[in-house]
Amino acid sequence: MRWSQLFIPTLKEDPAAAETASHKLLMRAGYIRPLGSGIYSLLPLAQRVRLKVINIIREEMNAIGGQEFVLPALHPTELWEESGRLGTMGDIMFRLKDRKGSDHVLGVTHEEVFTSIARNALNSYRQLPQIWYQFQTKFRDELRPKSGLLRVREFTMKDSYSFDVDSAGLDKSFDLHKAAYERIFARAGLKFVAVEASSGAMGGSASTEFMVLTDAGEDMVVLCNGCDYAANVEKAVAAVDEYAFGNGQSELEKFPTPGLRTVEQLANFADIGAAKNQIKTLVYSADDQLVLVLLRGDHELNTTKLTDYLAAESLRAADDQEIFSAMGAHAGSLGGVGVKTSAGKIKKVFLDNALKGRRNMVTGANHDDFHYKGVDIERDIEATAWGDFRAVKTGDTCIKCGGTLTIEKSLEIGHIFKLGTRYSTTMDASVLVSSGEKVPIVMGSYGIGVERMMAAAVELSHDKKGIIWPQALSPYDVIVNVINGAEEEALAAGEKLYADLSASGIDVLLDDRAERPGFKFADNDLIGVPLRINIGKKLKDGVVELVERSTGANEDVELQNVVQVLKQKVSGG
RNA sequence: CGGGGCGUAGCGCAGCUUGGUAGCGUGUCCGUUUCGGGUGCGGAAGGCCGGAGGUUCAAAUCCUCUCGCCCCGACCA
Repeated sequence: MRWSQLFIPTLKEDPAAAETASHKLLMRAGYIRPLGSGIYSLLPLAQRVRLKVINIIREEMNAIGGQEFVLPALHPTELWEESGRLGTMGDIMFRLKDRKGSDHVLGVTHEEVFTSIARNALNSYRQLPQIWYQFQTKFRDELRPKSGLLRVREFTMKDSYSFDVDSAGLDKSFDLHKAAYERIFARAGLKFVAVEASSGAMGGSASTEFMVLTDAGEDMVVLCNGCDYAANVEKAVAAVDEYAFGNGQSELEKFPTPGLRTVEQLANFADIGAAKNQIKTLVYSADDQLVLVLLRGDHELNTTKLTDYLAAESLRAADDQEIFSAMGAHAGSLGGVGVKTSAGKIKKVFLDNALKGRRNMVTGANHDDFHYKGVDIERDIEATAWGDFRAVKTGDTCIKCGGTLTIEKSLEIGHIFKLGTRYSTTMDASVLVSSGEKVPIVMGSYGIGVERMMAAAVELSHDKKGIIWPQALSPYDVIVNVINGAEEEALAAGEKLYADLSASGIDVLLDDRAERPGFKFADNDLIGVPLRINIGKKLKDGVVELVERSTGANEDVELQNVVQVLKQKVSGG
């Protein structure tokens, strides 16, 4: 296409509302325009990138036997009542009524719709496995849309679903997807890590997230410096470090601690109270039931782990009143010693694994301004269950190799789940197996955010001048810039090159504008096409320049060789 | 939903404290000039000052309400 005829509304200055690099640059370079909070129009350049992303995904999905569907975005509410997710996801769903007053929702994801098809049409194990996918607009009424395309209320998702007879089949479908996702992101030129993740509201047993490491993301991932261990902080586990017990007595003894309310204050009060020798006591309300969570004094609770462990629909910290009425003391003097789950308002007491076998610990006495020392956890505290509830922090020890863990900010671009029979059971999707028995279909669910992938690519690859697209995602393979767009000979050469390149399957953007060179270079750099041919003064010698956007490297190429050189660059790059 | 910030020309902003004819930069249009990193000069068009109500002789400016956008937090695939 000729730039002079294209709609590429570039901006000289950063838009005031934009904060993150991808937001600023996609706006400035004329890719997107906002329509409302978290709602964006994709302009022609963005649509070209979007289609490149979609085509890569489509090829890889087809390669693992995926079959493309298009399902409705508008769903009758009953479908979501049936799966039970109207309650868990209701807040994030856009809801509307039709003219007859029937309730509908806009789909946030499509487990329900695909399952409703599967339950009618899949009846025999002979029909399995199946992998079904689509590219569809998802609507999510986000609490806070932000960062341009990174967190929006309407976006395209590639979602796929696998249907298998048993969990071995699911494992296979899951692994196929994992491999496909790795190829997709690699082909798209995105540097990513696959991490263990929490399944959250999706339900199911296992999940892997595909993350891009960038400060523009909202997730935290834990990475090991010694091995390939990688997990979302929501899920990450660290080894328990060994250290000597406190030197205090082993007899339980109540002692006054006037005004001491925090672990830190207590640690300064006496040697015995060092943070790791204390027990931190937290009260939570899980689905309206009060539970106690005990952690080592220097550890923090990971609420996702607790929610997942309890399979709770809601979890929140108890308020002051609830705490006092259940424990008889205020936060700061709480402890697990003497708490009877059979009698009081506390129904369960969970202990973090890091407390296992600890003696000579200090904890609150459930009496304001008093603590216990000499606490022997196994002896003095009644545990409902032990588990891993603590949040991993930078510097912790890797459970796999003993290396050191670090926490990095990251952006989720894909997520794959083993759903199991969560949906097939509640929605009654089953098949007959060879024995004649009816078994629920074992499902998996797999998503990639298409526009988020675009934005992630920009976050990872840009400079002061603008975007630098990976070759595979760039809206055009190359820009042919006729530097003096007013000069007929140069323009004619540009047109010929444009035709030749196009004929050999290369997407060319011909910058034929009669603007000043500096102006055009700045625009060229901004939109981020990775390769550029400059047709300038050397044209009279039959030579043009090939410029690499990323490095600025500049080489002369004989006009007659350009097609060949570019073909190699485009396919090889 | 809590906290903070912002709505004035296509975009970026000033003006508001102390009410009195709405400005600057950039972009756009016309002319001219220039032609390898956002040219120089001359001219022009373009604003319901987010919306509603109030105070006042007079409101972009003061007061009340409201709508929208951005950031932080809570939350979330």
